[in-house]
Amino acid sequence: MAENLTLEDIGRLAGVSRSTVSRVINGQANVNPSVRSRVQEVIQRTGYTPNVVARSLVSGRTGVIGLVIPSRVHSLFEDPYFSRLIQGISAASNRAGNTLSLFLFQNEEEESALYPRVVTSGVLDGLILTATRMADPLLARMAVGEIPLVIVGRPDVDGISYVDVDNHGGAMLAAGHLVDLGYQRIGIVSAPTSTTAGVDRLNGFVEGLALRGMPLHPDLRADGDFSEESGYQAMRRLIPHRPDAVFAASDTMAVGALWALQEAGLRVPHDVALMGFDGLPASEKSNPALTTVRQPVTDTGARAVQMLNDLVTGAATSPVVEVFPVELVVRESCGAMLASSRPRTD
Amino acid sequence: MAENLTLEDIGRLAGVSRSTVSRVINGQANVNPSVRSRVQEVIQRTGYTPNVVARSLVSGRTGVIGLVIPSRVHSLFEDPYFSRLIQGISAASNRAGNTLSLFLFQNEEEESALYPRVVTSGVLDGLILTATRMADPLLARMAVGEIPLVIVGRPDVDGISYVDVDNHGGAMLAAGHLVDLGYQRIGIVSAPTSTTAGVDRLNGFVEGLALRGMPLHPDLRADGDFSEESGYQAMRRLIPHRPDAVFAASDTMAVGALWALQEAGLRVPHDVALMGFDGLPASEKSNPALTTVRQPVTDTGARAVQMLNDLVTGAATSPVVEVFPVELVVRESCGAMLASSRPRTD
DNA sequence: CTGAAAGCGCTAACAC
DNA sequence: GTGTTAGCGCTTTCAG
Repeated sequence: MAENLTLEDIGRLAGVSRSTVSRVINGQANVNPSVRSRVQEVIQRTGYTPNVVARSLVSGRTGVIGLVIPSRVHSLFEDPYFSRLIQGISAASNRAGNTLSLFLFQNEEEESALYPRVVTSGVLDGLILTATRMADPLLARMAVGEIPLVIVGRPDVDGISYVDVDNHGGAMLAAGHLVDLGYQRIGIVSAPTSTTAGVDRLNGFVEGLALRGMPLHPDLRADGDFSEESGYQAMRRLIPHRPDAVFAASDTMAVGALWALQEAGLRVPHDVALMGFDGLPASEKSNPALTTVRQPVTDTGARAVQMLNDLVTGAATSPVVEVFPVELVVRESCGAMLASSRPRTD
Repeated sequence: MAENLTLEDIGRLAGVSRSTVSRVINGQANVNPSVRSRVQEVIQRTGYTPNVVARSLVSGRTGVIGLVIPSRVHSLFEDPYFSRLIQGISAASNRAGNTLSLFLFQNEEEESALYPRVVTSGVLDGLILTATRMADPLLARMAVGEIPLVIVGRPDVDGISYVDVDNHGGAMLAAGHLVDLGYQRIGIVSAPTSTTAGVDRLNGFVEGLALRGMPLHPDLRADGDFSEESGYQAMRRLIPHRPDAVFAASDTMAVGALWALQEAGLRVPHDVALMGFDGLPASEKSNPALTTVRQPVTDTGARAVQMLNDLVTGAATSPVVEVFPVELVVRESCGAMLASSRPRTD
């Protein structure tokens, strides 16, 4: 189990040169079978593992990809969405043979102090950036760098590779579902318009409503920040305006909104219908179970890793974009399961 | 902003040798001030950053530390506790100039396939392991390796460095609080005894009760697995036995337990008192706000990073241990704020 | 104070 | 098929 063995050591032990050992390790063709197996035996016996650092120095690649989550998103990081995204990215990264480094920047200073070091140090083959803000300063900086970059979530500038889900279409779906169910006073707890996801979900929802001749009344829009607490507060602001259905732009906010409704003695879906977005486990376990729009979080993360590796190897070139479809998940919170009778028309 | 510059390039630009440039970069003494500033100017102007990989090859250190979270803890990962721990470790790691790599193992196969590569590849200076299980196979493997290792949470074997919080003492505090408040039928929603934290909190609680001549009745113990759902289920099992106070071994489980209580029409703290453990934000925002035992999650993570770096540099040697104190946080859920009258004696 | 030279462990021509 | 050689970009003796 001793470490610190080198190619040279293995060579000596197997009676061959270091090049031959290198060849068998890298599975190259031109090696005599008997020599190959002898070398493999020694490697096996000694537990030798190639020194990745030395290998990187010559190959110019490290196999390390960075996941950066910029500052001011700490409430976001507490959103289970992020846990799942990180899990998805981690799993894909493991599968692809990458090592994942995590860069959580707590504030602007840390961001500007650390970022250059991170990107120019040569340790990273590429970067995945998530939770981008509109006009993200980090993104501006990154775009000029020569390190391969993939964004999770649509960035607000062109020419960058990204993977996203169809937020716009999903929100339209939500609007359509609520209108089809006969609701009249439909509101939204929106996500911050400082994020593209927030913008896309809001616009999609408005468009979905408009398509059915039902403009969104300004009183029936309250903005949240993706946190449960903000969903609660936003719903409290909405309640006085007597919505009969509300679309929350994230499941986490929907859960907060549900509290507010319950606190006000309003039953879901009987008095007010409620929808979420994300399809997180929490939406299923809430009471009543939330109707929501499910997005493939894990797939998104996996695709980002794959896309990045393609960029790194040159299998793909600069801006490649993929948008995953989303899916309406009808559960109890909108009354779709109830008889066709509408609970309340106000 | 061009990259790929080498020490040699900078040397040429500044009219000195690469050794001299290396000296100024590493802040060594023997450099003529004028030469030093000339070199610094060139570095500034070109935006040169040393190639970390090359540097690592000679120094034998990479500055990368790994955080490994073993398999079967996915529900755990959804616990906000983990998000906070990761944030704490990340922040400390940034501060210390380390790069943090994340290893989330999804299952045993991934664990055994990836782990050897991770630890012997030479990329990691050291490892932080968290969410260890009793008789953790990963830990057994790690102990034999020569890579510096720090555990977050008490391991069930000796001779390993770790940082923990006083789970035992905290649970005793909880028991004492409940007894002092006059409760008679005190129960526990425990954490899995396959974890040392679960064991320590359970034992501490039992001991705290026993100390006051009040053994824990077997009917009043239900086991959870740290998830909200499990807290809910455990409490449902407890309710028929009519506890008048329940200590949940984590805030997340306490929130689940709260649902079960509410669903059963029991008021907290009027009908049943409820306590948590962790001091997560969720405990404060629940209704009623949870009395809990706060542990310094961020400090724990920071100390783990520092301890690991000490081990790596040799500033400390093998088993160093630190246990942080915890603190009782009295809020509304146990009725401590109410008049001295006891709500119900059954 | 500064430069030349060796070498970290590996890969990749290039010979034989 | 296999060994020899030359680096990858850096740090570090060792001379001067």
